[in-house]
Parts: sequence; structure tokens; C-alpha cells
Amino acid sequence: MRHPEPMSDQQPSQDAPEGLEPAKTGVSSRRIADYLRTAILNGELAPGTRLRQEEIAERLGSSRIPVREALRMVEADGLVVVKSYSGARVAKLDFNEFDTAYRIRERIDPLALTLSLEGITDEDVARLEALETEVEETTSPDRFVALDREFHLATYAGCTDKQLLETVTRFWNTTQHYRRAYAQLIDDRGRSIITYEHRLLIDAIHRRDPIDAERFLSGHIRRTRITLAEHPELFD
Amino acid sequence: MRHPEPMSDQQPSQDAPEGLEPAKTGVSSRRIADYLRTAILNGELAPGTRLRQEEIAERLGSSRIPVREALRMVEADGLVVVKSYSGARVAKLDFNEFDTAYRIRERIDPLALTLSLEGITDEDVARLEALETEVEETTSPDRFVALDREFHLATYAGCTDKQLLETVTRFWNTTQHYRRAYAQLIDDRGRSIITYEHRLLIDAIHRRDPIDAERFLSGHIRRTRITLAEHPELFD
DNA sequence: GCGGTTGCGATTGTGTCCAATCGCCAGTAG
DNA sequence: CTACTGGCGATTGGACACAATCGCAACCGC
Repeated sequence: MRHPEPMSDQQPSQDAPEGLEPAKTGVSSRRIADYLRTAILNGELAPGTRLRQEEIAERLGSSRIPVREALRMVEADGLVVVKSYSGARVAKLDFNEFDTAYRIRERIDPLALTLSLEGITDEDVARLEALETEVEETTSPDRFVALDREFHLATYAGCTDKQLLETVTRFWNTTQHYRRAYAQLIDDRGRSIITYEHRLLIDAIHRRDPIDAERFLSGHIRRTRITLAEHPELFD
Repeated sequence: MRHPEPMSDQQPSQDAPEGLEPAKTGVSSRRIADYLRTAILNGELAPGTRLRQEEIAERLGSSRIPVREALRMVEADGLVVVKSYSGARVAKLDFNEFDTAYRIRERIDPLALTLSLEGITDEDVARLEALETEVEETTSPDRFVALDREFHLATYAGCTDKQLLETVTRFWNTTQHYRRAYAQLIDDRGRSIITYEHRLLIDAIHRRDPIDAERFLSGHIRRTRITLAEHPELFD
């Protein structure tokens, strides 16, 4: 597994020596959907931004037909809202939706983790430790958010079920905006708490202990939900 | 809530006096997607069936463009698999995917139920009892599957979160095929067990007891998973 | 007889053009 | 001044035509 790489089933990128990042060949609609997902996730396209078909088409050098299909796909991911004859906008969860999304994550992320434990390798665990070190050392909020995401997705490296990974990723994605916003105002105390939670999680994974792993993960998600809820200014 | 009515956000059907069944006006791609979902869910389109764009377009009186968008949407629902330049087929879960889908349901359906309890009305509970009576009385396997689905979705009537309902419905939908197949060979003993489980579930809902409601629901889903797994011939 | 190859038909992917709808602003009446 | 209404520009939805790709079968050589 590599960098951000949105989600959804990206093409195996066929015979290209090694896949660059987003499948650059193959069918444009998937490529365009990947482009939109990436742009939304890293904040280039803020919630509420209007997405004009022609503008996207021109930027990616295609016609509007693949763009429309891509918008349907990203809409199904919950990242975009499309309204008939009116246009597409980058989606934004309100507070209640955010709260429920996190409660969903509290239930399914631990399942993905338990299933992952059955297939996870020592190399995967070593990578987790390396990633966590990076998470702890970075000082850039945006980089912190990206690394944190990469760390958690890496804990699921041993999970082979695509539906589950897609679902987990989906709710990770739709809540990304709030994590990024919160990362801007987190203090050292908050960072320390995350460090402890992550380290305990890694230890449970290292011991292949699904009970502790689920406990620490659901606790981590729940505490994050509660912490974010203490900042109502994020949900204007 | 009415009959099958696939899932996903159907249009409010605008100014049409009352929505017939699937939004017949508005944008064709949604209408076509609804048509495909319905046809797949009630078994008219069996898993593995090839879906030719032109054929669907002709049947629904449109061109291939809305059909293509509809296929992308239904693909995102997990009901169809699209392959570049090769075509779309009705999806079929293998055994492992089925097993994981049910384990996901064991975790998130109870959440939907707990949230539903906060908003459910006495009329909703009365409707549950009426539906359950129908479930118990029907002798047609296909009608049993449809009513069972309607019953369970009705237990979520008090849940207002769209993401959660869509996710719950998604995994209900992708596993529908196996429930229908199993319904053909269930015996009286199996039917009785389901009756007891449903009645206990209704009682917990009636008492607005989230602990018992979650317990009975997750137990019901788990037992169903185990029972279906005892019929490997369904997963050829 | 069999494996590989090549060409053709069928089907999907995409660009272009036109129709349908929406939002907004000017204009008008009260 | 405000609320309504009509029309215009911008944008999306859809049909058609053409290009790209795939699957399959016939053919060829061994």
C-alpha cells in the first residue's frame, strides 16, 4: 500500500510497469473520480465548492461524459452531492451526520482490525511503527492528518475483504474535513494522547490480540468523536 | 415507507401529487438505477447476468448515456460489477464476502436500531407487529423474503441518518440473493426460530430497550449467518 | 490434433451537438 | 420599498455518431 490513494477499486493499471499513482491509463471516468477524491480529501476542493462539469472536463482533457460518470461515482462515496439541473457540490456533513459517521466507525473499524490481525505480517507491524514515528515527529498539521490516515489504513493491511475496506474508507473519507480542521488547533496535550493510543494499538496488534486491539481502536475513535464535538465552531 | 424501494436517495419526486413507486420523473439515470436495483433484488436479474447497455436503454426508452450513469451508481451499491470494454454483470458474493457482509451487519444494524429507538413511534411498533404477522403467515418463499426485508427495515423507521440507512441497506441488498435461495429450502423449524427472534425483537423495541434490542438483533443476524454457512451448496 | 495468431463482429468508451431546466436579474405593480 | 413575474444566460441532461477495445472463431503452421 502506498500514499493517500483515495479508495474504491482502482484499476490494476494493466501492463504499465508499476502503477504510478492514480491509474493514468484505462477508463477516464475512474481516473477522473480518483482525481476528484484526492482533491477533496487533501482539501484542495473545500466543502461547498461548486463542481462544474465543463471545467473539470477541460482541466483533465476530456469531454463531459466521463466527468458525469465520475461525479456519480464520487457521489456514491458521499463526497459530492449532485442535484438535477443544478450542479454538483463538495459535500459537507452537518454535526449529526458527523456524529453518526463516527459511531459507525466505532463499530466497523474494529471489525476490519480483527480480520486484519489474521493476515498481518511482521513487516506490516514494522511499517506501523515507522509510520507512527513519522506521525509523532511531523509538525505540519496537514502532514499529520495524511500520516494519521496512512497509519490507520496500514493497520488494516491484513484485511482482505474489499467491501469492508471500502466501507471503512468511505467513512474515513467523509469525515476527513473535520479532522483536518481540528488538526490546525490541536495542542501538545492532544498530540500526546494520540501517541499513547496509537502505541497501545500497535502493541495489541503486535501481540495479535483482537480484544485489546478492538478496545483501543474503538476507544480512540470514540474519544476523537467526543473531542471534536467540543469544538462546535467547526460545524458552522 | 412502502414496498421494496431499493435504497439510495430517491428523488422527492418533486411536485407529483404522490410518488408512485420509483420516481418516474426527474433524471433518468436515477430511474434506471432504481429499475436495475429492483430487478436484481427480486431476482429477475440473477447474479452473473450480463447487462448490455443498449438492451437496457431500449427497454427503458432512453439512450445509453443515462444507462451508463445508472450502472456506475448500481456498481457503487455493490450490485453490479463493471469491467472496462467488457461489460457489466450482476454481482455475486463468494462465501467469504458473504460471511464478512454478515459480520458487518452484526455490527452496524444494531447501531441503526438503537438510533431508531430514539425516534420510533407507537404506530411504527404497531406496524412491526402487523408485518411480523404477515411474515409468519405467508407460505410463499419469495413473499417471505420480501416481507422479512420490509419488517427489518421498518425497525429502523426511527433512524433519521441517511448514511447509516444507506449503509445498512447496502449490505442487506448485496446478501439478498442468498436469503432468497435459502428461503426456498427452509423448514418449519427454521421458520419458528425466526418467529421467536422477531417477536423478542419487537418486544425489546416496544420497551425501548436498546440493550436487549441490540442483543436480539445481532444474535438474529449471527444465527442466520451460521445457518446459511451450513448450506455450502448455495455458494457454488 | 493442437497451440498460436489474426481478423471480424459485437459492445463499450468518448466527443459533439441540441434540448431541458434552473438561477438570477431587470422590470413592474402594489 | 417590496414582492412578484417574466425572460435570458449559464449549466446540466440526453441523443447520436464515431473510435477503441475485447472476445471469439476460423485459420494456419507445426
